Amino acid sequence: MESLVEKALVETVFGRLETNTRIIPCNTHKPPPSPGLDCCDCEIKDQSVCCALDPEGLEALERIGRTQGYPAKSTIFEQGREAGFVYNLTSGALRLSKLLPDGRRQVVGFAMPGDFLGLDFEPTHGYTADALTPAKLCQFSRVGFSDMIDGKPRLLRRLMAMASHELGLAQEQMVVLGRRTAEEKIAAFLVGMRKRYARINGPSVHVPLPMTRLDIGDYLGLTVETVSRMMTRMAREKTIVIVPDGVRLLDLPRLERLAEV
Amino acid sequence: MESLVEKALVETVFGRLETNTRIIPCNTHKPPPSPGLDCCDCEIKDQSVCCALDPEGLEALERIGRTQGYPAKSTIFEQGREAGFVYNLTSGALRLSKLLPDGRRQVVGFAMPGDFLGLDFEPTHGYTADALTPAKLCQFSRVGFSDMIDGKPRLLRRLMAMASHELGLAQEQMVVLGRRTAEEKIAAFLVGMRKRYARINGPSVHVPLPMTRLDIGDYLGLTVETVSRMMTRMAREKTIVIVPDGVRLLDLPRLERLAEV
DNA sequence: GTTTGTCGTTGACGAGGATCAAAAACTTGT
DNA sequence: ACAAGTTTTTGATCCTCGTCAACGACAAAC
Repeated sequence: MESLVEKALVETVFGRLETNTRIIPCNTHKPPPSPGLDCCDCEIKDQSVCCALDPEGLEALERIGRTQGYPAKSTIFEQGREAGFVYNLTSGALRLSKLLPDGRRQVVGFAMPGDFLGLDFEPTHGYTADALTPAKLCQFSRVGFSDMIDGKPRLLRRLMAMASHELGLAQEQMVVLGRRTAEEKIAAFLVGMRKRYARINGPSVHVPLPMTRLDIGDYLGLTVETVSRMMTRMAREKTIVIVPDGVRLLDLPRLERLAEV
Repeated sequence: MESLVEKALVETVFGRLETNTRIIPCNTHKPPPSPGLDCCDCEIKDQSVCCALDPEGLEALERIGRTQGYPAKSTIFEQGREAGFVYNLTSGALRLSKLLPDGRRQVVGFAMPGDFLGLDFEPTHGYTADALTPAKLCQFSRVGFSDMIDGKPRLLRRLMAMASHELGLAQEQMVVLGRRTAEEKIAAFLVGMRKRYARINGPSVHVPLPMTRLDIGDYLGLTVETVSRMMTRMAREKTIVIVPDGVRLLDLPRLERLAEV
């Protein structure tokens, strides 16, 4: 019954979309920590690393990994701590952030179902990962996963492609952080989030925002107040509508013009 | 004799360091385009992708690549154009930048000897690469290189490690762009440049800056004027000394405190 | 030498976003 | 339903950094 609560919460965050019921974690009914995996039934196996594997590969993966559920606001791992595992997010949303000694924070990204954590094969984590919603992750020991890579060149190429893609996104974000106004930053963020949900749920003007205004500010190099003001202004100008769990993009062309490459 | 001129310019940029003569391109005396490579003689073979290859691998690499010289201010490739090649920088320095439609620019990085360009295996280039100094690059056709990767898993792992490293740096830069003051940005930049030169020439308080103030501003999300003012102020406060081709870091501890993670 | 162009520096001024403060709206637990 | 905590919004004020303008230093071209 705990899983029912979680499912409800997940639906609150991702829900009200065309096909929200698609977002269902792998082993819904097993209590965490649930041993082993069931990759074949995984909802997002076609979108994540796993799609680079043949059936035997999937079996091998199942053997070295396990599914783990995390409640909202819990921490999956912390910046600076030893990185013993790599993860594959199957449901929910995460905040990835770096903290400065004086408390300033930079959110370096938000993870969505299908995203892989730990592409940086460094001994310690470069950022902290927190669950914004109840989340499910497939967890693999770093060494086991590393060994497996050696026997599966396709998997490595897939990881390489994902890392390259991430790098490209990071460079895009540099442009946003370095050379865009507050209004453009918000526009770029909303358009970007829409695009990410489109990959999972199909395109929609309804964009759920599981993170707080503070998180958005820390992602865009702005304060909460500026984020709030800009979004209120956009709502006043009928560019967006603010709804309980996110926004609806009314004037998408205008937003895309603002966010333009 | 053209190569002598180039060597002189290279020395101006990297020079006056402990062991500047180490920075000598592969095929110094052959006029560009020089056919083939001479990887075994390459100055930076231990720092770049190539170090993942055995002697036969190096030979294979030599066959599919060629060295190419570029004068200062020339463009190696342009954002948006088809990416037919990948490159390995063997000498000189490059500016990697993204241009917005309205002329605003974000420099996403500076390439130094040993750096690999084209880790993003996308069909078009995500940024423009310009030579800040006369530069030499090993150039490989994308398809040839891709084919070669399939036979050399160690090479792929090496590339993966480099991509991961780049991703980490990009995330660091996000913190700098999003959450740091002008003064801290300059400090982080100078300390970072020093660190990169240290890998090539060994540690030194003398940090050559082959890029203009405008380039630095576009890298840090600042204007030329702010960069100039901050550097002048740091010089007035005896934190740095501005020299013709760069800076000397007088109060490194102070700079590192400002740039602190 | 003069010219021309690029680059760096400096000053005056203004605007965009940060900061401070407080209220309103929403959650969560009891 | 009520209380406590969190998140969002709004207003007033401040300040860092961007903008505009001008000048000096330097290098290359003639």
